[in-house]
Amino acid sequence: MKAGCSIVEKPEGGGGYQFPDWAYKTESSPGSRQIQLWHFILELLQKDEFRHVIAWQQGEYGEFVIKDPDEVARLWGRRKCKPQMNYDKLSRALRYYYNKRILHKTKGKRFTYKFNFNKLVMPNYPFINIRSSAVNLFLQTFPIFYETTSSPLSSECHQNHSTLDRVCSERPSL
DNA sequence: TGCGGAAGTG
DNA sequence: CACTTCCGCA
Repeated sequence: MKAGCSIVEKPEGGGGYQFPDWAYKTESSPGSRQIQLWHFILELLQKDEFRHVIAWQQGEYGEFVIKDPDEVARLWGRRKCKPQMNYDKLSRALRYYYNKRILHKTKGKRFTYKFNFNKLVMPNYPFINIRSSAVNLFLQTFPIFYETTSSPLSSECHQNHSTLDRVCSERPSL
């Protein structure tokens, strides 16, 4: 028996939302998709009960510290039904994000990584308009990202629609 | 601690 | 494709 290992996990409903729907699935392949590691990290980061396990680094926007690597690995392993998961393996997965430009390491600071959130939202979800719906909901949920997304993005996308279209339709090999 | 190659999985 | 597993190297 694999207790607590369902195939797809939607955040338990109730009062508040957890995360916009579009963040859980890739544009193609509707319905069920396995959770991505960066979704999971974001999910933990969002919840107060994991404050002592993983948390945002105040000061540097998008930067987070894994305070308890073993626990994060354990939780990740439980979610993916991979009981043998450990921080060594999890961190390898995080390192693959460097080339994908989703994350990078904050050198010198132990267990500290930083989201390249501006490079994350737009290439992955080009249908999102900066000024509307889903992304606004997202930015309300994670005001921390407003800083990182707005500045580098507006410098690229601010000018006119064609620029925006070009930048946002550029879909690197993600 | 952190890195990245290499092979393997579903 | 997004990891997982394993490992030698620094």
